[in-house]
Amino acid sequence: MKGIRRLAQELNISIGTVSRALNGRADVSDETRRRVLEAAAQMGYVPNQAGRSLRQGSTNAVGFMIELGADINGNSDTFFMGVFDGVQAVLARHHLDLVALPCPTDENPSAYLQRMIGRRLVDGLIISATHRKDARIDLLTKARIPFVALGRSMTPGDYPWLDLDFDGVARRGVDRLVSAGHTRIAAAIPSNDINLGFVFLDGYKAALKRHGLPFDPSLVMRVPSSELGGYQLGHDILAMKNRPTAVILNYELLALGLYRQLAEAGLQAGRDLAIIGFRENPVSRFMSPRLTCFRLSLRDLGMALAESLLASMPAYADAYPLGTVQRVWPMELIPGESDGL
Amino acid sequence: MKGIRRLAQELNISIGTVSRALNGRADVSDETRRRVLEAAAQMGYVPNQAGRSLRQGSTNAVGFMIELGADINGNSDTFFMGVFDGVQAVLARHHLDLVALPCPTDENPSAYLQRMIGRRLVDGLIISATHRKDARIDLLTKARIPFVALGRSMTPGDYPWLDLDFDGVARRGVDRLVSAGHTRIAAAIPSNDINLGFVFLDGYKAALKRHGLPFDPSLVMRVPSSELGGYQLGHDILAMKNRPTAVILNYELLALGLYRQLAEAGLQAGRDLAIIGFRENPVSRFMSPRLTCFRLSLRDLGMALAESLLASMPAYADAYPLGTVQRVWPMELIPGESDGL
DNA sequence: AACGCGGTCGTAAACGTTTACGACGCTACA
DNA sequence: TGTAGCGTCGTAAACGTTTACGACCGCGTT
Repeated sequence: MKGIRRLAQELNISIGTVSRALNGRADVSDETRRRVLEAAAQMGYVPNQAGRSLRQGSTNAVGFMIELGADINGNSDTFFMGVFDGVQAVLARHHLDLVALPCPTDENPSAYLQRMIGRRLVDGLIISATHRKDARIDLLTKARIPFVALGRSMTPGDYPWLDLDFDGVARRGVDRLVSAGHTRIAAAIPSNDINLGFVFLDGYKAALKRHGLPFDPSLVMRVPSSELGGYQLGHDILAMKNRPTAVILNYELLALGLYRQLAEAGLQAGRDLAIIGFRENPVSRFMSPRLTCFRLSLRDLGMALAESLLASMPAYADAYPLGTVQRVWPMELIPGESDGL
Repeated sequence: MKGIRRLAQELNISIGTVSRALNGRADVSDETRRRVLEAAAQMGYVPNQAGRSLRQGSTNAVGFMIELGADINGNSDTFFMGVFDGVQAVLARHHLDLVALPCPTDENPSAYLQRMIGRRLVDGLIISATHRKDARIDLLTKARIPFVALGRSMTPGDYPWLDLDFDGVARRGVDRLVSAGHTRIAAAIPSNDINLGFVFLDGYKAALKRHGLPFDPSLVMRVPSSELGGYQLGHDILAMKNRPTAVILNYELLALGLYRQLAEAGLQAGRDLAIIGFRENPVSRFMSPRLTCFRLSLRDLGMALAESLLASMPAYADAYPLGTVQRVWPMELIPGESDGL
């Protein structure tokens, strides 16, 4: 005898009553519920997830799909650890668990997602690293799986998303540099079709226009989102005949490679090239000179993601009357020395 | 009509035959199998995981438990992304999926693990950040869940584990520094009870003894495993009246904070303090001066982890006749400039 | 002709839950 | 006293698979 049956036998009551007691239903006496909970704790009973999933068609878990391979991410990985923590803080309120689903580098993200959907491993999904056109969004809407995207996209439809304020970051970066007298400001853009690059570029262009500065395509530097990409960025900048005097970045670890490239050339951030980095992180905090960059609370972002997801899950939506959230997440500028201000 | 039943109805055969055809059993004609597979692909049929789990008591998935909170990890997070990729490469051979299980910072790891075990979400587990005495090991052995630990531990029993060569890293670090004439060599040790610290310390002590150098407890610096810990380490070293001339690290991001502390004091790694870092990673590769540290292939490590796990899972053990693996993973020294050699 | 056997397939039970439904006892009220 | 209503509980079906078991057919052998 196993599972709930054993528990019921031990207490001399029916399995139905045990189940109701455990699930907090009303039609069970306080005394019985007390006995059941006590016995369950004492015997270390945990409901078999396969059984409940099969019966009620839900898994009590949500997934967070991440893509392996840093140059695809657009985010370093300390990033996800922080976000996970926030997501779980919200999920815990509903006894939901979080499973991270790492898509292998050699597998197509859509195919991977489809497999996971088929497995019915989770009731809802958070997807990240949204591409300009992202087939996963169509997949999820078609399969009617609740989801929220971390990163907006050009794929049409009114699905929920949260995105970092790439537009605002570019705008404020340009503002700050222009106010310091810079007129030739370069922008680093990811070399793949991740959507954030387009948003960032648009913000950059708009800011230039507002300041009456010309847009020079040669100042848009396409590099992979990685430390190596930053190194390459430095190389490219130094090789230009008409060098920019400043650069704004859109991936948090670019600054690291850029710093090294400058160091090898005997140059220094802030003095020889003004740099405005992207996200403040443990690494950036210990770079020298200190990087000017933008701060956000990963935990809060994670919580917001979870809340948006729950808002689109029928079983939890009433607790989160948010509608389908489409929100730009603000970031706070943290002045450093790398921009020479 | 849903699932396998719909498929069976469509083909005018019984659900039993459909199941057997899909699972590659022998007692089904080639013709029937062809028709089933074709129809399944055409109708986009994917078996319901809850159903199979319930029936056959297994989930066709393995878990990788990670702990959020960088100062607990003992590993930065680029670390796990790389390892995941290797793990999945092996798992894919058996149609097994990998789910990452992030333990929230505010939850006890053992309690979290117990919940996950109870959920029967996975058939096997990889646990990381093994502590000196790790209750999870007892939990898993008692529950008879196949697992492998990334990191050895002092918990008795002959469970499988893989561990980085902290002993060898300490030993070779000391060797190298002694050969350069250093006699006062400090060692950074994590401030929590993660087991790798003890292994590292033992290797450090043994190496000193072999070189006839005295062991000075004041040279054992306890700092959190984080960039900030490295910063604090630098502070502590600079504040000593009888400073060490060299230091060996045991966490990959310590060097970053240490570099910054030195820079603020107008000092430089390699010239004013010899530093031997731990794991080569994208960040270390772009530090200046270049960090002397140790290289390992995360992918290979992940593959070895997966193979050890499969070797301890009855259903797959015959394909991996390894016994219970207990293995130290070698690391290759990559010379840089930070040790002044 | 009787029999055995291998190949192929259908039947039905089982996995561990949840939950609709009905039964039962009790109180309160007409 | 009859009955309505409520609180509590047991019964059994259902979720979608897998698989043991047996049935059936066709063939070859004795």
